[in-house]
Amino acid sequence: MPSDALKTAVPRVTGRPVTIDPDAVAAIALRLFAERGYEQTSMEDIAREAGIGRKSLYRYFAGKAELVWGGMEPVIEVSGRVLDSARAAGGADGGVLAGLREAAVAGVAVLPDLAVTRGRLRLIAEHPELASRSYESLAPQRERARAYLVSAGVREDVAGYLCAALIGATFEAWMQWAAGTDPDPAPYLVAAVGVLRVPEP
Amino acid sequence: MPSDALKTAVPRVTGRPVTIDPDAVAAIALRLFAERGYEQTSMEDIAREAGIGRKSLYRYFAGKAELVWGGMEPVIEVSGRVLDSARAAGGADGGVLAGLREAAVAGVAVLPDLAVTRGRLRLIAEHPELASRSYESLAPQRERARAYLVSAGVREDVAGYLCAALIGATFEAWMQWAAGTDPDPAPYLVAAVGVLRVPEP
DNA sequence: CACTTTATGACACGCTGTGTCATTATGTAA
DNA sequence: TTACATAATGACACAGCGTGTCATAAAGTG
Repeated sequence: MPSDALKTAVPRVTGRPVTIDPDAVAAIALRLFAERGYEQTSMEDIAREAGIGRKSLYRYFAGKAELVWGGMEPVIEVSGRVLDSARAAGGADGGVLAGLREAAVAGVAVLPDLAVTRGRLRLIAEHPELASRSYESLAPQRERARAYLVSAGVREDVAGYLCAALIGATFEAWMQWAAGTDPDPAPYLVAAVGVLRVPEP
Repeated sequence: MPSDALKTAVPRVTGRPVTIDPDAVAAIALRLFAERGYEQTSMEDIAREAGIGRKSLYRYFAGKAELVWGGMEPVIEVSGRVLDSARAAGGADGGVLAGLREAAVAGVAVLPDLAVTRGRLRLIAEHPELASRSYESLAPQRERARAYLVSAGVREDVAGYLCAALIGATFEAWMQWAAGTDPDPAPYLVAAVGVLRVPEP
């Protein structure tokens, strides 16, 4: 059963209650990654340190990368919801790019601890295997942005290019923020969206 | 020893000559992937079908994904060289975006067989594991584009956003071309670069 | 007390990617 | 012919990932 199904599950009234806290497990994993390195830390190491079984670990995380990328999911989720509501509202003020910019920045607010996020992103930056996963992890955002743009009248192929460029640029923005010490990622994201334009039809 | 070292090696005058043709091996791998599926084809299957040892296979290809992505290397290489020479020439006519556009299109010319490339890209599109690798595989192009932009006077952070967006958009262009039946990828690449802009400083 | 669900533990499996090692094949140059 | 250098094989081993099954225990509900 994927972790999504667990997270979005209706609160049960029957059965043994959940005892494993995925966030706590992920935090332990991040600590081990920082201490011993990502490749040098096996899934069994993490399970042992978290005091759970290896199978239980795979129950909440589809793979090793999920332990790192999972923490970014709220950002992606919120950012996507902003796009959806903007689509429902029938376009944003200041053009479609303003809508994309607003959505990208909106994701920042849901992060409980920016320091942890910075560590997460630095880990991603250091490991090509993790950085590559941005294409998969950000796929939902890409699709929602595409739907938003198409509904706003942007030609379909152009919408595809714009979304791909958007994802690439915003990911780079997060990377640049993580590499430095600035507290607020928002200016980076705004600047990233600034390299986009909607060509004349 | 990485395959790069083998490919760029000076022609030897001594020792046993090379008998394995990497291109032929990759072609066999692509055929097997098409027949049985990517995941369902093991490295041992490929080695057996190619009539070579598994170790020899790893000698020429760092991993399974390399068998698919390897064929795109000439495109990336040529595209990067165009950027380097444009940088040496001190900027291109029509602004930096024209330089990026020209470099992206230049890569198309070196492809010996567009039909094979289309098959390759479709395989990549179907498998997230392969599509994700675009971030790694196109990294050299990203870095060369960054150097080109910075030398052209673009602010460094903006250059980063532009390059990330460029890579994302051009990859999407290749994907869209591969999904259809148009013979020429160039218009797709031109349109992809069209969503970029260099913001005013 | 049933019933439901979580979690464990053990065991097995195929595959990737890495490594070592001895051995054979095939060329060039002295 | 001989010496040398390199390519390639085959065998064997290994850690790790991710998947799967199965029986069992724990901890709550009605």
